[in-house]
Amino acid sequence: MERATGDDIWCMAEVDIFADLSAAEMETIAAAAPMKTYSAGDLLYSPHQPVETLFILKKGRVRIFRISPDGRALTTALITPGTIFGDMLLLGQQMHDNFAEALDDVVVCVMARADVHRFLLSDPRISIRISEILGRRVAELERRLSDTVFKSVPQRIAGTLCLLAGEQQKRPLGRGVQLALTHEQIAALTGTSRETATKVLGEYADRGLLKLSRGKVTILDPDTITAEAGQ
Amino acid sequence: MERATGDDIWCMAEVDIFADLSAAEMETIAAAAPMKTYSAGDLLYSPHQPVETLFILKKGRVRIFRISPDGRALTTALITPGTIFGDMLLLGQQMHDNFAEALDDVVVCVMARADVHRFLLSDPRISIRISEILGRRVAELERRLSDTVFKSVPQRIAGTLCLLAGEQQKRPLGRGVQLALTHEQIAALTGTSRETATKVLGEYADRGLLKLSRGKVTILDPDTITAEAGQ
DNA sequence: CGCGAACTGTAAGCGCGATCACCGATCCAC
DNA sequence: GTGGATCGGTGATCGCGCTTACAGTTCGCG
Repeated sequence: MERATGDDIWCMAEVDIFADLSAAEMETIAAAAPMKTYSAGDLLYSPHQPVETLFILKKGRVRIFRISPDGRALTTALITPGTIFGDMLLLGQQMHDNFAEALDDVVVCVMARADVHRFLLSDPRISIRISEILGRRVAELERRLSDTVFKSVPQRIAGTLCLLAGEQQKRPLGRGVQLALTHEQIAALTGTSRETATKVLGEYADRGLLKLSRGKVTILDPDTITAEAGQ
Repeated sequence: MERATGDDIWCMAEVDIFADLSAAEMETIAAAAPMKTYSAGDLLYSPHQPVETLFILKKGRVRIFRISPDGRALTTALITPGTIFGDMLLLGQQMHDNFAEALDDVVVCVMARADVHRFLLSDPRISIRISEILGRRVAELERRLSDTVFKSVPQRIAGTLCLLAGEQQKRPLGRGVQLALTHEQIAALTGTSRETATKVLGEYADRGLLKLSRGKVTILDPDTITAEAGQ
């Protein structure tokens, strides 16, 4: 029992939106958010199976993506542990065009819509942090939108690699950061085709900026890659 | 004095984020948000002159946009009366890459950062609505991002015209809606060049879907235009 | 260990839309 | 009403990146 409670609080304490809460408060919320696991490749939700719940990612990675009429995919977000996500119809709108897929084996906490309102939105300390998260997401999407309009594919790929590397291992961005992504996933993140992604990555690798291996990209020369992204 | 107070409340009552408040509460907030006017073409803020304030648009239109290194512009949002906007560093992040420009002569209420925290973020009734607004903005940006990746320029232009027409005159979307936009502004909204925007609009006009005149686009056949947008 | 699936690499072709270079039309200010 | 500025229209050129079509490679799994 105490083990279980401890685990739940571990779940909560890692999540920055609960940073202002006391241990007792976290326990109350944790009790309303049971854990659930998914295997790599599983869909957590889709336009056809929408969910009325909020997820808190504990372990693994999740990607949020959309599908074009002709079947191409665009990844709009990569969720990392400690982050909340969900269909967001809890925030008033239905963004049912989104799929959520587990990239790795994944552990999440699940909170029902009613509890989201009771525990999260009614508490100013938490709702202000939700606003912060949404604000960050707005800023990121604005950047990606202008990048897709303004920049070339090589620039976008370089920029995306820098961004992901930077948030993977906080701070300066050293050499040798490994990103566990296939060319296909990079293509879906940058809004290009798998073939061009392969070509561009190959050119960067030839120049010694990257090392490529199956399903992994290692950044060898962060500075040049950053410069390559253009601003 | 009473006139002035009445005007201020008029300002507030039109804004949906204050819908839950009493008249007295609105007055308190209104007192902290003096009015300010700008002429068409004026910049309300820019990356070089950032502001630490929140704007509430009372009258006119404002566009939020970004500039590419080589001078092209991309409009990321068109603000209409009753909507809040701002540099959003009040929400924890700096999205200083944005310009805000008055499209028409504009009247806004301006609220300082400290008052934003005191009056808005600390009140659950308001902060939940701010979350809603940000959530809607996230959904809109996700749609625009996937549209730029998936759709052709003609489809994006058709979609943008439908969207703007729909939110201009709420509900069904009748025929004969007029949009006060130049080809250049439409190009900046859809992430294309002015020349191609002109060509595409001309083709739609030839087919009898639109009527064009200087600085205005009139939608003649909403159904076909909507279909043209693809989904 | 051998098969199939997923991932990676390569190359030719071509179409969309950016870019460049204009000119006419409309509007506004003086 | 005249000059300047903004807006609208049009064509030629050209290159990026999508598409199509394979072939080789690494991995997981039975």
